[in-house]
Amino acid sequence: MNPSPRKLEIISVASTLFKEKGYSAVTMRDIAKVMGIKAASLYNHIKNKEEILTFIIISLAEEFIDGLEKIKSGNNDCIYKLKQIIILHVDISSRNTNGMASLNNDWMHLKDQLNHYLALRMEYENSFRNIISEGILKNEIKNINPDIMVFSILSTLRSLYLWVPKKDDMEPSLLAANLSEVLLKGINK
Amino acid sequence: MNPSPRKLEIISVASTLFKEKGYSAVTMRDIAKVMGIKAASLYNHIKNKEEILTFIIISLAEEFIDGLEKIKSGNNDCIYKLKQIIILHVDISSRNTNGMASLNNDWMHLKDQLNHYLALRMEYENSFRNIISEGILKNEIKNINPDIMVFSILSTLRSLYLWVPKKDDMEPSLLAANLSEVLLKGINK
DNA sequence: AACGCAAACTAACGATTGTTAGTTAAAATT
DNA sequence: AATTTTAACTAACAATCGTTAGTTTGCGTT
Repeated sequence: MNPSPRKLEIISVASTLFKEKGYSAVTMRDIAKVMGIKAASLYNHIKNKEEILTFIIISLAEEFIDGLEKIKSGNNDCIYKLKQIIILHVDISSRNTNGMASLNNDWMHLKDQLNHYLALRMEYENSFRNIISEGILKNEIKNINPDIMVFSILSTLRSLYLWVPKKDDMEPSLLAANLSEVLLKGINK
Repeated sequence: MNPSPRKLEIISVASTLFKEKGYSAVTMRDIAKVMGIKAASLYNHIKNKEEILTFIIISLAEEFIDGLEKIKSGNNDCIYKLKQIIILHVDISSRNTNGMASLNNDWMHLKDQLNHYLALRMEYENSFRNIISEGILKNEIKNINPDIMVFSILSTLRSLYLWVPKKDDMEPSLLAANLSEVLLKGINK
């Protein structure tokens, strides 16, 4: 039973508002007004407000997990894998600039699925760190604290949703290429 | 007329809660409960909820502006200036991990001071970009789209508040040094 | 001892919140 | 044509929101 088109429409509208003001500051009446209907009518399509947030966050989180799984399974060197991760983030973030705001900022308002989300996030970060650590062992990556490298790269990638809409003239592939250069080789000449 | 100790206490408690759940999800009763008093009593010390948020955000924003101003005025090369900016962020973020959450995520809930905040942010980002652009001209920095470099570095620095508390065993100066290495010269060996 | 004040309190306000119940009108299915 | 389903509606609910008014308490100063 996948979501009806109307339900997806509500989720899309909600995502936009959640990005603007955050989940807690957006009311069901706000969402309804943009949809052109009354707040009570939303409940013909969704269970409650929380379900909207859960759908946005969990589906994105799973998309990241699936993408990273494919990258890990490929038999490539670590630098190549990191470039693929960058492409993954640019791709998902470009297609979901609104939803990414909730994933980054509103996950703590999950209830039923909070632990599931936290588990997925930990799994993702661990896999990321493993790729870095393997790169250090194989002498592809500098021998610096891997946590700092994970944090640094991931912080940039997680902020893409804020930045992509301001540069919508830029090809995702070009953005990913430039980001790879900056993140992997630095800016110093 | 600077804030009384009790007022600063309220602001500190509020910052902690704002980081956990975001400004909109925190009620005056939440703040009061942690303070061990009733919500109405808060109003002996503060004008309203908005004033708390405004204080947190504007004082931090001005601290960044002041810090950057000093860095700009120094007669140093661009790479050195960037290293100083990294130190500035590590320093402020380490001393204000809670407040930085509001600065990053709750600025849109400002009212009176929203335009002031936006002006400060634009000023900061422009100065940052100018340093990068000057570095490109002087051949100290690679000739890549400066916006991408600003975005990449600033995203990492803006996320420090999330990461510093998890690594409170690490000296700020060591963290800044490692970050400089990663952000300026990359991770690729 | 009397006073002034800071900082807490109780009680309540109007507004807004997410949500439910019951109804209606149109569209889809039989 | 009759019936079921979908998706909107109005009305209202209990709960909670930020905030105000008026009161009480205890401490420092006169």
